[in-house]
Amino acid sequence: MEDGTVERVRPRDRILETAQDMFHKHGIKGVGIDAITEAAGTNKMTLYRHFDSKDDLIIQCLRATACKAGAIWEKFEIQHPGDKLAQLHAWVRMAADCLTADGRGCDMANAAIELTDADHPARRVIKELKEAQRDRLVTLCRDAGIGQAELLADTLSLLLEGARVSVQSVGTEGPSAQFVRMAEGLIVSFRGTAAG
Amino acid sequence: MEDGTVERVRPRDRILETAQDMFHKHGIKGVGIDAITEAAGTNKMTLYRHFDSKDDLIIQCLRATACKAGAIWEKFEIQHPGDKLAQLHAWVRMAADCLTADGRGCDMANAAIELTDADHPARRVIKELKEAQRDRLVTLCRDAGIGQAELLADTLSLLLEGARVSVQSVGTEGPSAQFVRMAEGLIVSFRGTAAG
DNA sequence: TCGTGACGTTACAGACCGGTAACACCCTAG
DNA sequence: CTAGGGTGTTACCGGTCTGTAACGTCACGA
Repeated sequence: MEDGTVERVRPRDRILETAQDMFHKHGIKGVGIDAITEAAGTNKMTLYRHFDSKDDLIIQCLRATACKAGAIWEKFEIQHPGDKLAQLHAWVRMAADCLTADGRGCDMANAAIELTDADHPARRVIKELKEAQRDRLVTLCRDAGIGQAELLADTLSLLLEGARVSVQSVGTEGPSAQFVRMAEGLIVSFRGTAAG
Repeated sequence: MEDGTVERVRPRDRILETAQDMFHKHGIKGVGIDAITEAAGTNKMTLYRHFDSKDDLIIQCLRATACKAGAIWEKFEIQHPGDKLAQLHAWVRMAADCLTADGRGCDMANAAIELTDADHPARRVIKELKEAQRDRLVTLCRDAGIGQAELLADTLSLLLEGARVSVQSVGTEGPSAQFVRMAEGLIVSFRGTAAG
């Protein structure tokens, strides 16, 4: 009877989940520790027993969010096993869904903009996670038989990044509305010049 | 003798200039009124005699920055009078210079990310100014004889927007390093399908 | 039963924030 | 000379922020 019982979610996990959500919605500097603990149904002391500081909490949130995003890639492989080109198109569809789902962009990009101090500890993590994302997209493009895989991956990355920012400036009816057409057009264009 | 004399820069203009610079460098929420007034060589009371609130100051800063950016377009027309295609390439070069110049992106996009409240008065202004920028680029593309002018303009917009964000996440050596190649390739590609 | 560790509560420190009141100053126009 | 507007100075208000101290409480395991 040790497992399968109630086993409520531990305060640390509730804090992490709540903080991710609130940082995402209201920005890092727009959310205070008190608001997070209250929304998580706990208190400030418990938070500071699990996280060294707000900066530490920010970093753990970014890592957790990136981990969730990483799970999506496994879903692509499951949905289209072996078919890398189909996975690339699935990536485009997923990206488009992200654009219309909520008006807030990428947590890491948003954090990079908010945390202007070049020495902020979260900046290392942001760069590291963003580079990992880029590597994954480059690998997918290469495995899909794209000739200039790096260039296509970088172009798609910038398009998505820009679209997620554009949504926050002018809404979903702005330039980002054409994201799928742009991305699909690029893939077609790059496949035309593919070597394999 | 009423003009041509010394006529020091008025406090209001010094505040506006200083606030633009500090908001750009440290973000809106990262700069307080006291810091601005001190850097501008004045004081808080004078600031509040010229601006209703910090939000008002933010809006005036965004308008002033957009006004400066608008002056660049006139420079394009002067440098390449009548040659719209050359002006479009000049736009690409200008954009690339912005990327490498300073690691902080577009003030309006950054503000949109920082000011998460949907009702914030600055959001109206951001949207309005961003749409004006878009219209100008669309017009330039159309006048340059591009067939799908809107699509090219939107694609270039998203690419630049994304590049300016990417610089803040992973630096100038990341995906944004390929911006010029992407943009030029797109222009060539769209000219291939042009009607005129 | 006892003790240990995780968690909750209250209070507080120290700093910063946006914004205002009251008053002194100085330049200039009339 | 004088009046007035723009400016500077000081002090202050109420609120919020991160982070800490001290103390209770409760469950669980030996």
